Amino acid sequence: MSFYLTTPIYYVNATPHIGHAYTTIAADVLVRHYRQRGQETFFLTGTDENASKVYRVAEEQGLDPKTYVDEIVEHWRELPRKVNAHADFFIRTTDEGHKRFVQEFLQRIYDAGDIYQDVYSGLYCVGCEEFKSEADLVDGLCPEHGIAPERIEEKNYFFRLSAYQDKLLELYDARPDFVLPAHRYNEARSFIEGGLEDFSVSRAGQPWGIPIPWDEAQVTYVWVDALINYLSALSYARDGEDLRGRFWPHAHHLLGKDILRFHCIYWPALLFAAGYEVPQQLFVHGWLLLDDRKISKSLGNAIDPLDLVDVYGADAVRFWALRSVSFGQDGTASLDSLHERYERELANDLGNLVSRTTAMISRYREGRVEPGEANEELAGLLDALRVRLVERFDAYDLTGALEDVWEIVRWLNRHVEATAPWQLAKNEAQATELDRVLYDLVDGVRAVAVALAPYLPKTTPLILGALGQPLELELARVAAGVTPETEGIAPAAPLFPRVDLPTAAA
RNA sequence: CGCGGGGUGGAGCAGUCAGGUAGCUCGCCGGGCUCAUAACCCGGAGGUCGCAGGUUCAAAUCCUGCCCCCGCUACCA
Repeated sequence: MSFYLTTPIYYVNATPHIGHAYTTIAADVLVRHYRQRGQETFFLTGTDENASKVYRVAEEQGLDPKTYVDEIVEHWRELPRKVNAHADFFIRTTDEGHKRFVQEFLQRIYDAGDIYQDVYSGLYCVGCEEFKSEADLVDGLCPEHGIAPERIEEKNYFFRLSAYQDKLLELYDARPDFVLPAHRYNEARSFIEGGLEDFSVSRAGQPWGIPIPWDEAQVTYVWVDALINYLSALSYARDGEDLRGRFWPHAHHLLGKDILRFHCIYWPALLFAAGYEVPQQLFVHGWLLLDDRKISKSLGNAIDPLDLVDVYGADAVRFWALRSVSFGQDGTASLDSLHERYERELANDLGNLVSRTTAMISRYREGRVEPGEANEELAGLLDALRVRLVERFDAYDLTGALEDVWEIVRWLNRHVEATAPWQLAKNEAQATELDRVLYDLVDGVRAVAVALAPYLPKTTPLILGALGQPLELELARVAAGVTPETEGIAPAAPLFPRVDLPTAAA
């Protein structure tokens, strides 16, 4: 079984912010988890570069559009790096491979008879890159961008979306988990039930974009071009290899709620028309909102949590983003909450657990532990955790999975108190008992480190290293009794050192 | 009839799909421990789960109606 995960491709002309990072982080965590399960994974992200606005801005700056996007795409390549996300391929819709594929894709739909020519007259907002109905406007202006849409009348090619209404409903009925969470499924389904209208897949008179193969005077509507990236990337990401056989249709698309309609309705319909299978699943997540965004705005020099990667590290930002707000729902978090999570949970709960564990082993046993009689309770907890993690990730419950792991972290801290190794160490008659407790701690912390590997890719190796354990991250190692006899465990350096609270005005 | 999200102890949330002792983190009060990054552990106070009906042996959870808050207005996942 293979697992292919995508983020939306980011609109290259925007500025990367915490929202983009949120999606990228979640995607990376998911992919790392499935890799732990031994599945073959492919993780795609990239940029959407064919919007007409790109051409305009480039022109304003006196640049050739390609030169312009080549320059700004670097900000976007930086985003995954910054949060330590490792995509297998970074697609740009200006890639030759993508262009070629889009043209083939459209030709297939055209040949199948689902694209026809018509004259379109409508109000087009260049900001949104889409036509607006009168009802969408507020005082004649685009509510999104506050600008007057332009009346455009042009010869366009239309996709027969209306012809796919029944087929889409069949799809939704047959696969109730096609779109998650359930309320998003309902939203998409009711939109389909409400009736679908054909939409234009081309734009006339624009020099920037992917030419319509049978009419080079027009370019592909940027949203259509963008959606196809999920499939096109597989065709050319690896030289001389077509990955479609391995990864399509095992695709899972991660997306924000604002682009639900394109992904949940247009995209499967386009795939039907072109003769492809539809993706396996779409997960629509909510917004990670900052409750101090107004303050930041008034200061004019907002600290973006992305900048805090430099202060707290990528792991802490990843942890905070997924722990603070239930993944799938909207929620607010603040910069203070990042500091709080870092200090309370990462430093105090986890970091300190590693410190006390290694310190005691070093002090009482010269850094040596070995397996003894099994701790049934710990074994039971870890077995349950391993099963639970699979359930949680299958349901995209990245927040719940983290809570499950944290229960073990807290259990281990309680275990230290309950067994009081410092007392056992005073009495030679309790040497065996002390050995068992110290082994359980190493074993438990090791298992926790493996379980946290998707979230804390930098910290996990540090923990395993401090415990003298190999960097083996298979999910099966979230289990008790796996740790072999180990020597040379020394007191670990703090994993999450204290950080001065940064100020928003800094 | 605009769309969507939400109202659970002081704060932030989970639990609602598959009804059955109201849970977590923080804060507050008190206690314990001393291995550890002044970290850790235990106990306590504090909630009629927005309101009103209904279904049920049983409702935060299902049904009906109502009230209130938030986003849709800079960027956008």
